Amino acid sequence: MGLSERQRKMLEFITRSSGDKGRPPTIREIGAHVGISSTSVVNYNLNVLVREGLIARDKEVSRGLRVVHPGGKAFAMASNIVQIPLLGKIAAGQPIPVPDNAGSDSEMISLTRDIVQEQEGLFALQVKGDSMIDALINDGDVVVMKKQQSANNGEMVAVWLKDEKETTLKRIYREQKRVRLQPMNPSMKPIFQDPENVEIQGKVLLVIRQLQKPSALRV
Amino acid sequence: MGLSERQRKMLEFITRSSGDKGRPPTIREIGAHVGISSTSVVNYNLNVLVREGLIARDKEVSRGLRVVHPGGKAFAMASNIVQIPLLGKIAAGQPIPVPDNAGSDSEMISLTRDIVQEQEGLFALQVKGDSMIDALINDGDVVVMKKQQSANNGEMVAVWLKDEKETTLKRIYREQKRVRLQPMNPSMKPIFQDPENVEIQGKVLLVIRQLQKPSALRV
DNA sequence: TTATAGCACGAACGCTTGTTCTGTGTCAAG
DNA sequence: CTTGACACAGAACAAGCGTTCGTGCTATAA
Repeated sequence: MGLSERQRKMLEFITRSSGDKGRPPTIREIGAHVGISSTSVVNYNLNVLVREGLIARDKEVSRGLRVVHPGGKAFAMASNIVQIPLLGKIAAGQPIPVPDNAGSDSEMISLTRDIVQEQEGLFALQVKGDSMIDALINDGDVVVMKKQQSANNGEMVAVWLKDEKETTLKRIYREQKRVRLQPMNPSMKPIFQDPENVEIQGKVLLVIRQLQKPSALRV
Repeated sequence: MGLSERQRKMLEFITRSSGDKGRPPTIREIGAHVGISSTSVVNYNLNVLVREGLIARDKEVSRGLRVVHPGGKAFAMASNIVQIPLLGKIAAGQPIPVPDNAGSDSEMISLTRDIVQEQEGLFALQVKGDSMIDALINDGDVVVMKKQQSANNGEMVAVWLKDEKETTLKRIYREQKRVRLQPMNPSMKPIFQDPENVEIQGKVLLVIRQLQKPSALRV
């Protein structure tokens, strides 16, 4: 019953390999990963895993391994993906594109549910320009938002300032007769606005910054 | 553009094989199934499918095929998830925790492959404190990095400054006799270092900021 | 016509990979 | 002490497998 440390490592590697790379590992790949120089030892331990009913093997077939209980992980993950439409660019001088609920053929980004808990009314925008740098958001960053017209104190929201004709991302605090918009960067000072002038567009849930290939955000 | 009858059969077979049997087929298996006797013909048509963006191939690896858009959503996603170990916190005054390759029971975050293209040697760290704010990275942000000791000019890297005993995230530029470390925030000035003093820990691929539940990053 | 590109075939090369065989060391039961 | 199950290492073999090369066919453009 007791799996050795080696065997547990092997099983974990096989599971991960099958999931990530889309194909089971070879005997030698397993050996290299868990630190076994001899293929026969890997083979031996694989047979142990078979006897324990954890994996199945196809004889004389390369990568002839299958995890019997992909059980929780792989499958659970499949249903744990949220697709979010990437509606377009957002810049300081423009209103936020409306998340048209018929949103269909726009680009989508996929995130797992451990990153975004909510699911309804989500949309994403790519920030254009440096205008949101005081919110620690850079040119090219992607912000994931939830559409809503109100917000709790302290939440990060996208607001449209009517007079200024400007979109900005700030933490919002309602005070006596005014609204305080606090930049995320603690070294910067808040601005104060008449409640009539601020129009909440949505709550910011997530900021994603890709540094490698700034334009490779497509699915 | 137009896929030939053969190519459509091949793609369908690859998809089904990856799903049913849990592993992609070999070139000869494909050939046998669609009635091609020559492996080079299969190889040729596989490259067509690659050019069409329908599959991906790993060179010189048996069964090195992956269906990029395997029709059925659930499956596509299941094999399109990358798990990245969240190794711990990172602060300015501490070295980066070493991604021990035996990394097993640490916390994991899941990302889809359209967010992170690479998958080898990845690890994630949660930033503690405001020390990286000049890199537009806030307290609580998660950075996804790829372990490596070198970097190209302009890449965002985590470096350990030996004398200062300090970790910092900057864009790196090698100049004549010195290394320029450029903060991401364009309004901040670069610092210059002796090459001997900088030790590259890894390349930053991704920054994720969760604004809703800063502590709810678990899987 | 020639030239070019797309598609296909067969064969050969060489690395990959599963399998098997021999041998070593440990440990508990007899 | 001997025996045998168990875990492991190393080497060698044979089949599996991706790659490449030379060749031929067809259709379209020059």
